[in-house]
Amino acid sequence: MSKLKENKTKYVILGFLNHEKMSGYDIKQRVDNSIKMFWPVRYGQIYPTLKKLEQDGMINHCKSTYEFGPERKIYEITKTGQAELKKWLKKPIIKEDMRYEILVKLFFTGSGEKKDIIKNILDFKNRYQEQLSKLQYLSQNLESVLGEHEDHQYFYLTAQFGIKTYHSYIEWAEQAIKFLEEKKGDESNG
Amino acid sequence: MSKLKENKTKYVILGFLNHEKMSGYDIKQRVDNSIKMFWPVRYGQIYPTLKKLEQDGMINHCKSTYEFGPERKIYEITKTGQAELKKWLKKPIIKEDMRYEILVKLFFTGSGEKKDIIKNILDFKNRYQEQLSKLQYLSQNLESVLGEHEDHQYFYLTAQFGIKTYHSYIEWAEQAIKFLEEKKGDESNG
DNA sequence: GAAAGCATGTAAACCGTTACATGATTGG
DNA sequence: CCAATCATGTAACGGTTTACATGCTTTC
Repeated sequence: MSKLKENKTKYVILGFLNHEKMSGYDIKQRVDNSIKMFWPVRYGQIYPTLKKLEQDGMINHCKSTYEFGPERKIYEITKTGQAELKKWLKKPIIKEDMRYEILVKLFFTGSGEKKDIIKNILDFKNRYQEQLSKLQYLSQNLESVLGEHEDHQYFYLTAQFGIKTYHSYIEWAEQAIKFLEEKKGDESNG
Repeated sequence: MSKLKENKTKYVILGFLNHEKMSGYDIKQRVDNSIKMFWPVRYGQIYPTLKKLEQDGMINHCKSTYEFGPERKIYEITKTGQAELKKWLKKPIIKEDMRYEILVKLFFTGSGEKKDIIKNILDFKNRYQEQLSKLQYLSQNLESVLGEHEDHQYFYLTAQFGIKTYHSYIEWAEQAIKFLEEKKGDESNG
């Protein structure tokens, strides 16, 4: 009778609200400035989840007291919500589910054309080179404030994860392209 | 008016059927022995997708002619299906969507306990060390048959991707644990 | 003859995306 | 005043997972 699929995005919301109360719009901004790369969240998910979290007594809301700007609902985490967040943080992760479309295409390239996968791998490499630059910049900034707050350590480590894996993506892409181009003449249909 | 979400698993099915005709059960076995790590597929997805692909004229089926064993439906790809597969292989990939639950937990560990995330990172590392061994074994086998068939090159490159990224996962995990344990005494609540 | 596995499939639930919709506010 | 942005939300859809269901076959 366990849940069919666990909503993990709700913990993202609880996580941000545990730091300070804010609106759904604010949460979206925070996500985009931090965990977006490994956990994107959209409005279409945030607002319904906020609604459900409130029904479940995890959060409460009140009207914004700001004089200016459109009205906002400011959400606040409850004791129940905090307990739920902490319970989740304690729980072991069974498995990550990763899906790499590029690898599926590569796997089936025998049914297609070599030049197309080379192009796709090149795009892949460029995409992650861009992401890597951003992460390296972020990482440097975090490094200089590491001692200021415990949280910075955790943010820093997530950035390190990205840097390391993106490096290996790029390295793989370069080697794969080289490998494919070397072998290009080997087939009759080259 | 474009599709809300593209079904990519159908290309997995078309991809396998383009090599040879087989049953839904066979496809599941193939997936588990090859692309499972970067594109898992379950029966609950295979059978309905086969049904839909047949309705769309991408594949046909006939009864198995084997004398023994339960009856099977043997599916065969059509010209339309082949064209569809090739069209997809030509198409550029816009973005991968990756979700790392472990990074979300790490990011919010300030609301939890350091020992819990360390445990989770350790599990993460062990998981990928196991996967890495399997991949290295597979990679060696593929290396020895690289010249035999063009396809082996592509399978080989997908394995290389796994080896590289899993290596970086493991390296990151080790460094992260070390980093967290070094800083353990820094906080008052250590 | 019972248990394990082969082989097929359906139904329900849920997550997440996309598109759509609204209205207020700020800046030019 | 018009456009952009702030801020909130809903509806529809589709992908995927899980659980359930069936019946046959092989093995012990």
